Amino acid sequence: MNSFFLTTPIYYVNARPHLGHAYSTIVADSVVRFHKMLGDDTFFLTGTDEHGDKIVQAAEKGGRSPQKFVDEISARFQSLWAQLGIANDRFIRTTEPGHKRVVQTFLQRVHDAGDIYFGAFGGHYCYGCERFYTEKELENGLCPQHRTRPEFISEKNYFFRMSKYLPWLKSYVEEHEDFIRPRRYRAEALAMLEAGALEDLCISRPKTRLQWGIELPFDKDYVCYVWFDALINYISALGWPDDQNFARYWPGEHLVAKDILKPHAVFWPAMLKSAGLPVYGHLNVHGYWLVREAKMSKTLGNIIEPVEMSRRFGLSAFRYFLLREMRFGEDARFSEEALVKRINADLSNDLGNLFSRVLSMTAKYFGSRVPEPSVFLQEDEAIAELCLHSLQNFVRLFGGMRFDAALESLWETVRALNKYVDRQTPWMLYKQGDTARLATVMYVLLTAMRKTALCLWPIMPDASRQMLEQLGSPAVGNAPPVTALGEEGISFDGPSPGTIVAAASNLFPRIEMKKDTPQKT
RNA sequence: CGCGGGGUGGAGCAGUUCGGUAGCUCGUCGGGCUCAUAACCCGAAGGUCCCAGGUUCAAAUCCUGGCCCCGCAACCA
Repeated sequence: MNSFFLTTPIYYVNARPHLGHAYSTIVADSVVRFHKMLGDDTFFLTGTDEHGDKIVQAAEKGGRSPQKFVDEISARFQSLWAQLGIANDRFIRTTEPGHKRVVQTFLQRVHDAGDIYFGAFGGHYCYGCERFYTEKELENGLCPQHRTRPEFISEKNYFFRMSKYLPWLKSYVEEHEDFIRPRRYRAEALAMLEAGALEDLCISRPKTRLQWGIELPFDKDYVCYVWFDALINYISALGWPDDQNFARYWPGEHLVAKDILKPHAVFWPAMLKSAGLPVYGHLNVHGYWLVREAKMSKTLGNIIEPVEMSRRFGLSAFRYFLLREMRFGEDARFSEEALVKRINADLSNDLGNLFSRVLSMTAKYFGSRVPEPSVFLQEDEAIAELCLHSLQNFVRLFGGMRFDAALESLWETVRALNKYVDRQTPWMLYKQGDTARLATVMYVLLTAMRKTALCLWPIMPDASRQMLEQLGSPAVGNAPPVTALGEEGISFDGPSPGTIVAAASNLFPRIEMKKDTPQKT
């Protein structure tokens, strides 16, 4: 049995969750579910990143203690995932005592390896922003935010000897084609390493400036830099170094958005190497959802609330849209109009209507029992072959993070089934009393529909379960409906004749678009 | 010359690795069917594949130059 460990980023809790967080987590959930259907031993991790300057600031703004503040926001994330059908195995918070201990163990190990040194660091510090700026970032020597002159502060800090591992990392990335994927981000990462301009990483903050962090094990006057702390969650959640889960699931894969490529593609592998641990298997990087041609931002007022979307349009439909519409890795545009279009075209018209028409015919012609098929004609063989072929493609593409193409492949079958119905004209066969032929046609349809419903479970667990139930093979609880999806693409085996199926179906009701206000004449 | 990505019928995209009839979804128009969620099926119109050169029997695809758009630029998750 293969093990499969996947993580989302741990989300920084300085603000409420939005569509971007939802996308990352829904993709991860779907991928893990997919691996469950392949029979893998899976572990799915998500959580929240709760240390650092910004948290303290945000907490103060809300008139709360940092701890109270992070408790609130973290809880908000956890409740969001429950509402979006996310089945994570573990939710980690970087403020957990267990995580803190692991970070300290890790730091000590890197320190013992001689990869941490104490050095001076100077920079332009803006008190308004509470951060350092580099020469380049300043505009005419002024803070770009506050238009004030920053103060040059020099302080002593601890540095991680990251530069030592960069040549190794560069050749590792070069030798492992899909270590970072899709390709464009691999190129981006190589460019970062190419430059040779990456310096050692400052991993400490003096407590005089910041207390909200994990204390360095070798100097209690400093806390750990948030990224160094945060990245370690991926192994602290597995109980490294002692817990058997680490041996069982590491190395795993990470899923992140393109904005945090550098920490994951550069810092983290270097950290792992320094600590003497194997690097992760893959870094999967996705793009942004743009809303009205722009990045989501509070100032633009174009934040999309995932819960509202799933409540209005249905969780399954919402999840389907996110995976189908975005080409993994690229940016995509989000709009309600596009969402409604997808729901109506793909889910209502193609898939939902297929279920509706086939089940109602099965009710009318065979009393809602799966009929015993007769001889397959050439057109039946053709559709069976197409179905198996598209299922195989689905598995291949989905496994390679090509969700849009995987679903498109599946829809080739869905559309072909609608054509098949029109071409075979079951209603004519019924009138002509050709029961044997009619039975075969309906059997072919029900079989192909079941295969399709199975494939959809990772993306739309609820809808998939509903479809399977209507087809007379209800799934048990939250378990995947099959655990050997690959084998489903080998033979065109259907439900046993006699199985009772639903008499009607209305899986995805059409959504009527609001018409523009009609012009009064 | 900081780095990376992109510019394909009205809209959104695939195709570019390894040149060879320009494909898909939506939209529009015409037709068909009646099992179905005003759905489904068939057909049609619509493209200088950013521009200019070059290589080639042949270029959306390779090469050179240019224009435009987007993201990232080093203690910002």
